[in-house]
Amino acid sequence: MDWIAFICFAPEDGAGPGRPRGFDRDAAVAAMLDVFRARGYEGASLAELIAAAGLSKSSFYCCFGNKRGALIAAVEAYSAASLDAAKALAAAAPDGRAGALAVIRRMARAPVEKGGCFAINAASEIAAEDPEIAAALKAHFAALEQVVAMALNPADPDAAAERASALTALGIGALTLRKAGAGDGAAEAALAAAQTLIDS
Amino acid sequence: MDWIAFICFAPEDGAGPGRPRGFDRDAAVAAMLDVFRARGYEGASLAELIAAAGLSKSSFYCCFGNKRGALIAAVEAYSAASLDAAKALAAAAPDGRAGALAVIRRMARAPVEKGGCFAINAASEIAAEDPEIAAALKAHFAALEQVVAMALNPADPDAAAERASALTALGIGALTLRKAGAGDGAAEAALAAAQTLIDS
DNA sequence: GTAAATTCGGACCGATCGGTCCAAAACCCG
DNA sequence: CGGGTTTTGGACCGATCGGTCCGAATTTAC
Repeated sequence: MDWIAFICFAPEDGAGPGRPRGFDRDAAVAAMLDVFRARGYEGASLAELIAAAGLSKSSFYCCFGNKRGALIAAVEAYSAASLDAAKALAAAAPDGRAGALAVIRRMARAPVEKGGCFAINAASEIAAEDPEIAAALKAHFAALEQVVAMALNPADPDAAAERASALTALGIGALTLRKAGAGDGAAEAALAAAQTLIDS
Repeated sequence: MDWIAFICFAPEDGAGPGRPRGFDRDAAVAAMLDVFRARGYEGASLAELIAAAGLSKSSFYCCFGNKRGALIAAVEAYSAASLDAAKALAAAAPDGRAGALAVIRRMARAPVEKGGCFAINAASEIAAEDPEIAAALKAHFAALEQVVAMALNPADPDAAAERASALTALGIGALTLRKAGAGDGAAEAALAAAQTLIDS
């Protein structure tokens, strides 16, 4: 099957002959990300995805190859946006400890009705069955821990790596408890514990 | 549709007229639980479920009504078994603090290749969209926190409720990080933090 | 204007989805 | 044995699944 090559073109966003695409790829990814986040990978149907993104089936397959391709694009977009937000949050805090707590708090308080944290959902649903997704998620959480560690100890972030891992785990757990329907008390208790760990 | 009532009978496991069922309901639920845990709710197909449970389609629908009914049975079975195991673990520990840590450690070290913790997976995938499942999971995690709190402070478990919530969140987060492919270091760091919180 | 290049809309595909239904099988009781 | 009662196997169902394909539309280059 070598003479049947890829037909669709998309890489260069600049000019060239041919009809220009009628949608913004980033916006489409963002819309599909919302669907994946709220309904899960298996739970999100092609029909939902392309309806939310506002593109036709042809454009979808031309741009992402298949459903999994769209998921990978969504994971990458989410990871980048989420890390940027975390860095901004840490930078805006009065000091490093407050910054670390703010990052964890934001994670723990992610809106449940929108699906919570997409990275957590993806890890829970598909990381065990898809090495490529798992690799992206592993990198995401490692980078997130790095942001926290850098906030805790800018001079020597490695020294704060363990605390950063624990804080990340606390944030993940707090959000999951909220998704499970536990009252906000459990999540707040986790955040209080995070403060304790930060001060230790 | 009132004259079309439920046809199948199943409640009484004792005797009575009619052909006896050729399978053990608890074993079937356990088998389907493994499928749900490893593949998720949407990802598990009827064919997989009944193949794993070794029952026919008729028996499945007779016994559980529909796919969601099987999921609910699986959640209940998992919750009961998991809580029993946690209580046994806490009781077998030399002291309460060690017992609490053992419970959290067991959660954090759940086998990823088998799907990790089914309660976490279910919370992540469907709790937000299914109030009945959410209620069961809420009760499950509340009971789990209760076990931990009781281990930490048998005389006044309510006084340890916040620490118990935080420890539970730590265990959930540690397992999720493992599912995301993070090295065991992150999970172990979370467990070390759990020890810190227990001693605080 | 025309040819080449690319995207878009939507019909179409086989497979699989969860679910229904019924006749045969297997049991209990008399 | 025979009538009543239940379960079981499997054929069958419409809907939906993810995915393919092609002609029309829209653009650039000449």
